[in-house]
Formats: sequence, structure tokens, C-alpha cells
Amino acid sequence: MSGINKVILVGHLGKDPEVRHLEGGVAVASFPLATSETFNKDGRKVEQTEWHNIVMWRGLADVAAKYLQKGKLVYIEGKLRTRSFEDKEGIKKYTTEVVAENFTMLGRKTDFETEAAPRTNGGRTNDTDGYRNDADDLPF
Amino acid sequence: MSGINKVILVGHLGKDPEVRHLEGGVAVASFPLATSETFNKDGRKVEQTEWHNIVMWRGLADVAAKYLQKGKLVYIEGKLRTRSFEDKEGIKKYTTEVVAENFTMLGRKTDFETEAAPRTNGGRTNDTDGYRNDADDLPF
Amino acid sequence: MSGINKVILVGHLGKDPEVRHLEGGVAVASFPLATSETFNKDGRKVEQTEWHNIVMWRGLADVAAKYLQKGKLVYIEGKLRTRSFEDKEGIKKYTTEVVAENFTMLGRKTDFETEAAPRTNGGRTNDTDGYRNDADDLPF
Amino acid sequence: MSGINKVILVGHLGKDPEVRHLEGGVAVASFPLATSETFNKDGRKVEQTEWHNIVMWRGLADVAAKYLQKGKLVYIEGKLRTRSFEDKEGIKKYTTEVVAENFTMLGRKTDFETEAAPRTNGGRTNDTDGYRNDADDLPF
DNA sequence: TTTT
DNA sequence: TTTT
Repeated sequence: MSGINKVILVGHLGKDPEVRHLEGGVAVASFPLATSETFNKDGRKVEQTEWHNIVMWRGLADVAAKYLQKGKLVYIEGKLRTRSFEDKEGIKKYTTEVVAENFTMLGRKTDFETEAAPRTNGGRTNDTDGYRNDADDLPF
Repeated sequence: MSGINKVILVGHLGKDPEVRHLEGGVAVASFPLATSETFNKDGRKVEQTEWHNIVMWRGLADVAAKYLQKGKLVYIEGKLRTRSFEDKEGIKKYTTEVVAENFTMLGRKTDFETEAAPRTNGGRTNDTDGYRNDADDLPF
Repeated sequence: MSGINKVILVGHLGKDPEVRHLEGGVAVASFPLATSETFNKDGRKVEQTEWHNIVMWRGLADVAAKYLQKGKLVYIEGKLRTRSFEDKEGIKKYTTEVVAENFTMLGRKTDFETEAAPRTNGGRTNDTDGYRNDADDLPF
Repeated sequence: MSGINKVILVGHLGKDPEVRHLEGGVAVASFPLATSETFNKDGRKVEQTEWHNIVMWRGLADVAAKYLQKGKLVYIEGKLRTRSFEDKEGIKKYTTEVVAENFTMLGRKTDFETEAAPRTNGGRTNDTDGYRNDADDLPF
């Protein structure tokens, strides 16, 4: 039976997205994202930061490469995926990543501007290689 | 700044919850949860299953121990937490877990009944049991 | 700036989906969905049910019409939309609907079977019309 | 059977929270929240704004009153609730609200500062009145 | 009635 | 490695 595997994050990029192209030209972008939580411990403020490995595919990777940068605040929706790999010593390891399905930039307008291509909005972007533009012919 | 770190899963338990008690008596339950996704690959149906390590604390662990069992369908809300540990060979490894904040049992009513304690509903349970003080006595 | 408007529901259909076709042939399905919450009030169990107006468009409406039925348990993801209309007396009223973006059937396998098309799984279906259209070749 | 009724919003307050106190002293805060979506229609950018009626109870209302203001960007998690009421003409109407369960302030640090009480972080706050009440000793 |  |  089908299930639900959904992750919702709001946090800051720890680095610029790193983009690779697979054989076939498929783009893959990845970057670390920090989500911080502040709580009281014995009357003192303590901040705890969690780091997430974000992965974006195809068109979503292209948009990420264009608009996301280290330090930016972003809303990300995706799913968890754990995969194994061998490190340089040949030891099998596991890593859990958040495969993004869409994202929305948050924060000030200036955060969304790049030298080359100033934008006037933070847009939601989907991993659907097109636009999900339900809106074109709606009657409302 | 605070961020958001939220996971929403609907899946089946791969095993009965395993409950430990830390020094101080704090209960911790853990179990694997499978979320399956079915998609078409070249006209054929392919099922892909993702396994998640679920961790529940305190009162939530107690409820899990009492009512969750291998095979049950459950809705879980929580957050991601990656921690490192050393395996038996002394090699540093990382594991990402979903620390549950609440859960709701789904499925037939009979799925919620245990021999000892028949229940008439699936309830939402929270990790609050007093205080949200997940942090105070954690071993991490 | 862009924002987030997301609704996640797990509940039972109160009626079979009702499908209309707009000029242009666009399909729209709608149905009520009940989400129940049980809590303790003075030591007694009380159930509170909330009803939601679900709306599905295009391909998603077609799949809904084909597979969803009164009583089925379903996971729905969508967004809130409030619109105004005039009732028969000409009084302006407002209604808030959940415009579904995808759904996944939950529950027993037999719940997903129809006379015409027995199915072996519940699939996730998206309102993306052309991309990610799991729906094209269902039974999924 | 229990279900899930969850709403996740990121948007701006349209007005300052309005706080009332019920008999018994229970605080209720309410305010409109705008979530905007930008999409392309015939090559032109179109923005569509959805307005949500947010309601917060008890300790959460107090924190809202203290820190939320018109224009602020906020993440809100809650549930849908539709209730009926009679307008001045005695006509029965329905309204759907988002009953917030917790919120997190987003945006620039300066957005979280008030004249009276400059703050250094945005915190997550919960509607649990006594438990998990981060709110007691704010500024958190 | 917000924001970009 | 982010942000406040």
C-alpha cells in the first residue's frame, strides 16, 4: 500500500548549491540546509541546529542553481531517502537526504535578486519540469 | 532565527516498538517504519519502499509500546535529527532518525485493539507529558 | 512575496465524489471529507468531527471519480481557497474549500478495488496534468 | 477513527492581532493572514492572494498579542474549524478558521523587535497552556 | 487587510 | 556550514 513520506523545512543554506550533470544531462543540485530551534534550558537560551542534506533534480536543480545561495532563507518540501555508498576506505555507509519536490524563497525581496537576473518575486518551483500551472484556465 | 523541521509519515511498522529506559527512568521507544511509493516505470508498476528510524520519548514511548505493533498503519509527525555514533569497529557513522512528536493510528478499528486493553479509537498522542522538555535529559 | 498555503487531511469521504464538466471539458470533482478527533472531556471520550469541502480538478478529478467512494479513507494534500457566491435568496456567502493537489488512498487493499478494475495498491495522484501524471495509465 | 486535520501557512499578517477575553479569562487572539502565490499567466506574472482567519487560544494568544504585528511574516501550524453564526440580519452563515497550534516568526531580526521588548530570536510557541509552554518566560 |  |  502507498504511504506518505513528506518533509517540510524552513531554514538557511549553509553553502551555495553544488550542481552536477549526470550522463544524459540530468542536473542534480545539492546543498546543506540548517534549521535552528531555540529553547530554554535552566533559564538560559540554547540554540540547537540541525543540518539537512538537500538534493534537487532536473528543472528544480536549475532553478536552485540560479536563485539559491548560501545564507538564503528557504521553505522546502520533499521526501526522505536513505541510500548507501562506500567511502574512500571501502566502508559501507548510509546517508539520509531530503529530495526536494518544490521550494519557495522566503525573506526580503533583495534576497531573491541576483546580479544577472533581478526578480520580483519568490516563486514556488516544482520538480515537474514545467509549471503545474493549474491557473491558466480556471474559472476563478 | 528559528526554522521549521517537520516530517509527516504514513506507513507500516516493520517491527514491534523496542523500548529502553534510560537512567532516570525516561522511556525511549524505537522502530522502523516503511513508506511505500508506487510508480510506473516503462509501463510496469514498481514499488519503492523507504525505511525510517522512528524514535519516541517519554509518554509517547509508553503509548507506542502499548498500542503500536508490527504491521500497523500509523500517521507520524516529528522532526529530523542526525546523530553520530561509533560502530563496533570504532568507525564513526551517522544515522538520521525521525523523532516523533505525535502519532495517530490509522486503519480498521480492530487494528487498535490489544488483548489487554481494547480501545475504541485511535487517538493522537503528543510528546508533552508535562513539558516539551525533550532536551533536558537527553543523551545527545 | 510568495507564501505557503498547505492543508494535509486524513479522513473519510462523506459521499461519493460529484463530478461536473465545465465548458471546455475541464472536470471538477467535489465531496465532503470528515476528519475526526477524539479527546477526553471529564474522563469521558468525546469525538468531534470536522467536515471539509474537497475540490479536485482535471486529471485528479477523473481519478477521484474512478476510485474514491463514500466511506473510503484518504490522505489529501491541497490548499485553502475561500470564494464567495450568492445563495438562492441572493445573499452573498463565503465558502472555504480545500483544493486538492494530490491524494493517496489509505486502508485495506480491498478498499482500493472496484468491480471493474481490481487494484493492488493505492497510488499517489497529482494535479499536474501532463507531468508527473501517475494518473494516465491507472489502475495504478 | 481518528483523522488528521492539519494546516501549514507562511504569510503576512493583514492586521495586528485582536485579543478578547472570554468569561473565565481565557484569551483569544485573531487576525487575518495573507498567503500569496505568484504564477505565470500568458507570460505575465500574476499574484493571487488568499486570506485566512487565524485564531489563537490561551497562552498562544498572549504571545501573539505580544509579538505579532501587521505585516510580519509568520509560519503557522494549526487545524481547520468551520463554525456557524448568525449575522446582524439573523442569517445563518459559516466561517472557516485556522485554529493555530503553534507559530514561528520568520524574517529579519528587526521584525521580531517591539519597542518595549527587543528580542533576539523568533521562537516556536505552542497552544498547550501549561505544558510545553515556552511562552511563560518570553522573550525566549 | 499583508507582502514582493 | 546557515541564521538570529
